[in-house]
Amino acid sequence: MMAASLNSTPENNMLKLDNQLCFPLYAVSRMLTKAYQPYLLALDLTYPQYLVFLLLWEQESLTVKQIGEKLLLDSGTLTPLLKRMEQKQWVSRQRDPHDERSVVIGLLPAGRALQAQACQIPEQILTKLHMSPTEFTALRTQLNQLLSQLT
Amino acid sequence: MMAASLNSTPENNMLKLDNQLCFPLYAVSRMLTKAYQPYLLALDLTYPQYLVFLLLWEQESLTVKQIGEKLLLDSGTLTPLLKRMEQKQWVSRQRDPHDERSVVIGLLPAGRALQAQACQIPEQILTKLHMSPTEFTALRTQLNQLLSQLT
DNA sequence: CAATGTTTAATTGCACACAACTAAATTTTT
DNA sequence: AAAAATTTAGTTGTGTGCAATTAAACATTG
Repeated sequence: MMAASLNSTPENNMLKLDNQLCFPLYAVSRMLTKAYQPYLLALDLTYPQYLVFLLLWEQESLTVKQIGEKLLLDSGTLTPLLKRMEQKQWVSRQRDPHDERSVVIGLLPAGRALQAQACQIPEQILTKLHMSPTEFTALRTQLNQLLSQLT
Repeated sequence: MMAASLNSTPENNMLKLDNQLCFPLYAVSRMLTKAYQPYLLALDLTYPQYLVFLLLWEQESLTVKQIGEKLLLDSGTLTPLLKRMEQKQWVSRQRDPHDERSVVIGLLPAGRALQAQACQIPEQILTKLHMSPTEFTALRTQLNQLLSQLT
């Protein structure tokens, strides 16, 4: 009886903002990006550019395609973003001689130098979140599971 | 000894993409928006426009400021978005006679009619997530807590 | 090896996000 | 009430995101 009434009216609870999962995800994502802002601004970085650096600091050289696969971004987003990073002399962009279709993004000295300044950012963000390491890991795990469902 | 070494090297684990909370949040948020895409496209809606409707379907009339407070968006985002929704005859935009600074957004019949078509979207998304109601609620609660920390 | 199909970036166009600024209306203070 | 401060949208400019298209390079197939 009650189960049937869950969707019996157009104005059912499912459409209330407070009952959505999508909204807090959307909002937390943007607010967390904003929390990074002051630290990234000091390095003249945007948030997606910071994510590209997280990859390049682990592996100095990646193709646009590899970056796109890891960050789930396509060339329409990455090409202009990487061109801006190239203008700032942070990365190099050159065709792979073995496969001219690919563009290899390489970390330049100025880009490598940013790592030393960025390495304290995660801890400072973590402080803002007021989360225990347990909560942090649990939430990350849940989100990663959800991510694998959605990709 | 070990504790000190956690940050002793620039190439520490904190800067690895896999250890970040920010990336899965950012990625899940975008992928979830993409999951809504086919349903929203059928209604000629974008995702943020859908969020505005979630509010207006609960309360037929809201000022730009009230919408901004609930969705955590400013007028730079909302003004053009709401103008597009006005062009489609979904909402009205008019100055509040009692306070000419405010612009009241009102739900028009065409906008109200969309609710009937949208009311099945949440369930269909929920199916895609493969989450139990318990997991769903727990994640939503955690995200809402995080959101309150970040605002 | 020529034709076809696939892969990879780049380009184009649209819609957010958001910082910074402007301008009008309202409120508060003097 | 006049001046100053605040509130509220709108505007401008930059940087994503992403769908759709294009073009070049490579791979596959007959």
